[in-house]
Amino acid sequence: MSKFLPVDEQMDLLEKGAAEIIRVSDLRERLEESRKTGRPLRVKAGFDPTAPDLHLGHTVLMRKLRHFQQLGHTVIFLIGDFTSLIGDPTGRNVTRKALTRAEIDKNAQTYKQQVFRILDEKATEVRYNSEWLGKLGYEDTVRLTAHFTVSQMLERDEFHKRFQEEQPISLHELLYPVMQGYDSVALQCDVELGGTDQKFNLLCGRELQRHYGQKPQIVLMTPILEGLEGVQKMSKSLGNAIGINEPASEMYGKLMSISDELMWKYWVLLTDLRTSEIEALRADVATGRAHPMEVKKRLALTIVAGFHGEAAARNAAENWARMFQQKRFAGDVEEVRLKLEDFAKEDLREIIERREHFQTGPVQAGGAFLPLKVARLLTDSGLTNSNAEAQRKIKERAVQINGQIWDRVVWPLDASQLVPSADDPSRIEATLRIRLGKKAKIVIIS
RNA sequence: GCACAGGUGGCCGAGCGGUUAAUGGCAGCAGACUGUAAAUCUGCCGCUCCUUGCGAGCUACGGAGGUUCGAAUCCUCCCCUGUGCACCA
Repeated sequence: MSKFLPVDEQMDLLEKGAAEIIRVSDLRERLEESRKTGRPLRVKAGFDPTAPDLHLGHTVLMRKLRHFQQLGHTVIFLIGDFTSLIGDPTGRNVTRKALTRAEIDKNAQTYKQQVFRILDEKATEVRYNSEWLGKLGYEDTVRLTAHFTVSQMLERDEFHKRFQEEQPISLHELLYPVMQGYDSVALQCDVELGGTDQKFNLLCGRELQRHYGQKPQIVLMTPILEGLEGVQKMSKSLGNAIGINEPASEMYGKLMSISDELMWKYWVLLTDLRTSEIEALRADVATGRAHPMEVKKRLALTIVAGFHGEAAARNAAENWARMFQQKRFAGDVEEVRLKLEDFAKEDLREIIERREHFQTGPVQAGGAFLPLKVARLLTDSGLTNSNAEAQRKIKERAVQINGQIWDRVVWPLDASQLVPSADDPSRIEATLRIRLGKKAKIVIIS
């Protein structure tokens, strides 16, 4: 009895959400072989330690790695510390600037921390490609590069385009695919994973392995995940990303904001639901038996739970429903503490000193309001970036204080709301719920 | 090194001596609409201040000077980017 699952079952999981596999038949074959011999496949994916902030787009690949891991194969998490001295030309129309050693180390560290939220750390082999690439001398490098021709390299889209457009291509950039390919040789990989944009690099591995008398690795490419707006690829710099370190409610809200159509791709690439189950859901929505929003809520819940746990995800879901569906305040809106004198309209020292006055008896109309500058309130609490912006929003009637639209410059704080602080009774404080559009804060002023 | 092109608000990109924080597009923010979103429509979209007014002031078109009543726009120098050339050219 093999320790591995039947090949059909393995394939079912591995093929889910894969954009392209070169080749499917080879993969089957090699899975058969591993099942017979009991030798797990060596599965590699390389990462440039350049982007320490991982988002869901990155996790597509990680999740696929985990699938291999779950099936009992060996996953090699390769940190391209050496290759990042060059910078991957993929998806770039300009030469990437090289990183310093210190930056690389720091990034690699952050990378690992985040990656092991998805991968099983104990079952992962972490390697650095400086281990072997750093040892290659000039002679080795020459021999290595001799396996490729210039026109092969220029076939590659990015290079081809840059060549056509008379954009510069640095010589060392041509080495990138070669080095990545050599990684596969050094690690004797059975499978390499990468995004579809990595196709060229991945295929170089096959080429080189042949030259070194190894069986060419199987290449499995994962699709590029579109970001929140559903058009461009998810990327932090485009501002359409969901970071894996984001708070639960943030994640949930962002997921709910994707289009109904994009939702299906997220289901496939970011959850463990079986393909058949996803198809069933899709059919239900198409026939009107399920509401797309409900299905999307389930998606958001599933994904958020994967990162923050079931309880936090449910909590985020409830808050989201309160906030957007009932247009009310969420339960755990961020609290901000501000100092009264920073934004009150006049010097309040004296008024504060007379606070006994406020605490006793009914407040007289007229004399018992503290005029607070609303614009400062918004900016200091972080709802707006500048007072000028805050003033505009006030005029646009976009600001709500304690649930009521407030379009005036000053908010009169009823002195009766200034009460002794719970933590420190010698201080007095007042609590305001301020809202600007989708964002809200609880502001405690004291 | 030489030649050419160019550096404008988050990005792209007009303007090329004079109503003006600077056309337009994208992004962003807010409002309406909706199951959230998208789409659409509307408004906003440098900063500060107040007596919140079609208010006042300040800062902006690579940098520094200069010419002018007045410059993003003209001149000088400098810095930066890109391409080409670098035997014949």
